Amino acid sequence: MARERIEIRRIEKAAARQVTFCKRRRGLIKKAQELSILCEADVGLIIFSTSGKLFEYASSSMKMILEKFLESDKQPKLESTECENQDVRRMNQQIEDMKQSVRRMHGEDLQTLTLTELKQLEFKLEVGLKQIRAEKKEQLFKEAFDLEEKIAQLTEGNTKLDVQLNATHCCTSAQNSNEEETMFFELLDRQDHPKSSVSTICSAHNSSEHNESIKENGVPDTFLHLGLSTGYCLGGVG
Amino acid sequence: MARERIEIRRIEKAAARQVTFCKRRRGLIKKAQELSILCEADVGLIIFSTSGKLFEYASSSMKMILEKFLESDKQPKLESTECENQDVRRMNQQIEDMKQSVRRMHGEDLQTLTLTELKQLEFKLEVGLKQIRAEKKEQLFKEAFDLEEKIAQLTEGNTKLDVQLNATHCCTSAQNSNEEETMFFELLDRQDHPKSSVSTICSAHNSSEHNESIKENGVPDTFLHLGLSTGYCLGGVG
DNA sequence: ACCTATTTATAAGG
DNA sequence: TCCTTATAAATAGGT
Repeated sequence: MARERIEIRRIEKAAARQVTFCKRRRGLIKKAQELSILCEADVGLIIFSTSGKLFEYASSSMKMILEKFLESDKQPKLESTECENQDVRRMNQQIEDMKQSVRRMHGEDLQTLTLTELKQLEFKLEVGLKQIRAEKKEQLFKEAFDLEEKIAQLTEGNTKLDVQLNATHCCTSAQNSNEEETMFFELLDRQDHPKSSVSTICSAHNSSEHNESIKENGVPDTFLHLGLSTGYCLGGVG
Repeated sequence: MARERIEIRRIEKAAARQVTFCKRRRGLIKKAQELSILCEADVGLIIFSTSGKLFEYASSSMKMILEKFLESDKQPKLESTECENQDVRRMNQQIEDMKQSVRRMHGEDLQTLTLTELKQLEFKLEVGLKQIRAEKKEQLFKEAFDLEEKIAQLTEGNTKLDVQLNATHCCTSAQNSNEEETMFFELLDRQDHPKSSVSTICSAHNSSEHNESIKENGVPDTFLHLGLSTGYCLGGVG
């Protein structure tokens, strides 16, 4: 809803993502509040930013809402023993799942996939590859363009110096002109090291070794169950 | 936002209130989902209508979100051994790194990569793709081979039955041949079922599929345990 | 449920 | 984060 339509997919630029998060979070909370007032609904909203920061809205009290929510869940559940370890277990599971995904993208561990799954995987990789090649091409063009620009610049400078030289020393000796040439080539030479100039544009953010196996966020359904069979006592009973 | 501006206060007419509830509830859930996707936030939304009907949305799983919520509510429980916290931090970092790797393999988030890194990534994907295609081909061949075998088997059986039929009843009825066909298709059918195993490669925002993962009261497959030291004590008082 | 005139939300850019 | 502004979206009232 703004200057430009955007696709609903992860915003890649961190700064823009943060700005949007802030704006939309407020919008969402406002709308949650309006809904609760207009329609007498009881609304609870919990938002965690990527960094883990919590934002919440509750039309009544979060405690009450969660109680109601949990009550509406009558499933008898086993008592959870170590809830903290469960966190760790869940994360480990997530990591293992991600590793498998990455292994598969690297062509390993494929035997257990069905044909359909293989096709999906193939398609995904094709899409990814296409994107990567496009980005590569773009970067190459950019680099070439920058280099050409710099050469043009240097050539122009050289010409100017030539003119100056000719004007002032007018055929004094041949040595100067040699020096000029040397300077020129030195400059060109320096240009040839892309790392020092052009690529500084690419931030140093790339450190992580995507070398390793990895897997995508799979949201395994495996974790904790936390259940409560009998009653829940939320807060303040005592 | 419409034909007429309205004040944000309880809508008196029950019918109108219900209609608005329905519309705005959907809008709210949609926006919650957009926020979670655009900004990688984890969002949980619980809505109770006046009549007590439950609607919910969760970008990951309500269970996970409520757990996190209750955790963060817990008092500074830091002394839970620095080691453990470091473990968790390290695991979280690992998970984030892996997510980025996977995103890149899917062609996103490429701007920060250097040309060299892009090339490496491209090569990796090419290798993976080659493996995947080989596996696909193998499976196809295997499947085709199995099918041919089964067809041969059935044909043979059919022939035998034909002979028997001709020998015993000599032109009595055609029913048997129909049964044969049925058998044949059943076998083919069975071939079509995928293995039901893993994949998970692309399931990050799975909930987006069912746009509204709403639960009609009383059947959440959730569970929660929420055990809590301070504020909330879940679990039977009695 | 659909329509559409209006009001809101918000993307982009300081 | 806040402000502005052009535009995309949501939606109130009606059908």
